[in-house]
Amino acid sequence: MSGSTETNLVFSALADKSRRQIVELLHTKDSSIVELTQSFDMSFQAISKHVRILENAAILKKRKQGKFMICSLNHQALTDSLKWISYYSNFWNESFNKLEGLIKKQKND
Amino acid sequence: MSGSTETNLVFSALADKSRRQIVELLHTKDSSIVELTQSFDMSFQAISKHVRILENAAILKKRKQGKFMICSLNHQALTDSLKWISYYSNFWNESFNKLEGLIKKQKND
DNA sequence: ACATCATTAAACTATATGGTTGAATAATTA
DNA sequence: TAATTATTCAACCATATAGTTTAATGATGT
Repeated sequence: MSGSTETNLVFSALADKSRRQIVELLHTKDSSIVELTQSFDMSFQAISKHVRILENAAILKKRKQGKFMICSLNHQALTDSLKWISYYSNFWNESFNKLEGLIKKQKND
Repeated sequence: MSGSTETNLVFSALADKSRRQIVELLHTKDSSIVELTQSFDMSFQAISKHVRILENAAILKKRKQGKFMICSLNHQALTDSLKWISYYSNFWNESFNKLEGLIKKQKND
């Protein structure tokens, strides 16, 4: 229940702030590793390692384009973690309760 | 954007499988640390440390009850991480697209 | 008062992690 | 062909992390 190996990889990958930042960058635009590096105060090789970790968690895919490796997000890899957190954050309960509250309030107006 | 210190604490806390398991246990029932320990093949003190980490991330709260420390979930602490993952997993886009697909299909029937 | 139980604190260990640098490879450009 | 650029790989280092054991603290029950 606390998750498959893949879910574990995703949670571990997202634990690092720099890697979350890479996800954010890729969400706006597919990028090569050099491109990504420009947003960080860190060596190219360090970013390359982070990219590798995200790749192992299937959060991003690389495709070769000439001498570049273009990285792009694989949103689907995040859904298991999303489900886990949704469930244990009681998200739907809370939201439905709020909705119910709104409805009651409306009736009383 | 990649998150405040608190969000960072939550992501880090959730990176560990044992800690996610603690969250799962607490979701079914508030428990003391000894109680939690029974579900693990690990020393009491190790679990105590994990509990501390979850507490620092505000994912759980402790209240003293005699000689026990009863742990209970604070679901709200998870919502920032939930939002982050929801956003970058394209969850809502995907879901609305599926919904749209269903609607179109229905019209054609 | 005393033994027990739940917890915390502290010291320690092994391994994982996040970073570095330097060298090897492969595509691009001059 | 030679120089440059993007990437990967490997060796290395410092620190963080996850676990252990032992000792200290504090409430409970006898």
